[in-house]
Amino acid sequence: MQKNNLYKGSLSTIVLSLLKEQGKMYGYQITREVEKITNGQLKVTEGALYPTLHKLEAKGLLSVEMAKVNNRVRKYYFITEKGKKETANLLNEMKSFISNMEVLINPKLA
Amino acid sequence: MQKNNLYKGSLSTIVLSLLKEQGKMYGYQITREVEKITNGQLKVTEGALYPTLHKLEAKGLLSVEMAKVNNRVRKYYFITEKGKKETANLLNEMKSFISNMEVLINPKLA
DNA sequence: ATTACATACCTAATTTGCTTAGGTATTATA
DNA sequence: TATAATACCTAAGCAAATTAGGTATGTAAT
Repeated sequence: MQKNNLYKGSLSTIVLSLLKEQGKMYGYQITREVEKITNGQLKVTEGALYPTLHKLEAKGLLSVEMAKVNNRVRKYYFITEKGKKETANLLNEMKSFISNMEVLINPKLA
Repeated sequence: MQKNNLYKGSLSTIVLSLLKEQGKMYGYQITREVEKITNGQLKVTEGALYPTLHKLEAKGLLSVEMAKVNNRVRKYYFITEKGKKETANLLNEMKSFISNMEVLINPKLA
């Protein structure tokens, strides 16, 4: 996703969070959207993204809908009911991670 | 470090940040301190910590000082000059990661 | 007309950072 | 005298990336 390996472990959370906000998205669109939102700072590589989408689908957290646009296939992903619960859990874990990291790196907050 | 795999990739940053604040620390002390600072939410496992300390030392970012306290050996680690620069870089990357994650998961900030 | 880039999907080998599960040894506590 | 705490360590395995490919269509540039 970057040279920076802090993002390791965060991809599922990013994907589910985006889908929660946007309803449905296809893989390529996710890569563009993340880059846009982070002002080009974070680039989700396809080699990381597609296996993650497949894994989330296999776990029953995402469902797929095929679409043909301009003679090209798109696979739209959206969150299932089961996925909604897991998304909430992952977002809570992310918030907890962020606050823990903030006290760890900022002595004033300790 | 936890069931949560968001922490993957953050251990070097945590260690260097603590050493920057506290001057010198030994491994076991780092595990206690992290647990204390995060109110027991984050437990750094020794299987993760010691190899990381050795790696940071091998990279020249940390130096070691042996001490014998109560007939037990302690290895105090402290940041080298080279390590100070890398610590600053890693802390900047962490801050950037946090702000990127915040806009990604919080639609209001986008 | 052809090259190059953008769109849109994919996989497989390798690397990396951690977990899990051990190990040694001393001191303090129940 | 057994257990927990202190204090160090390693090695096998797992999981999530990276790296480096692949296929195919549409669009813009030379």
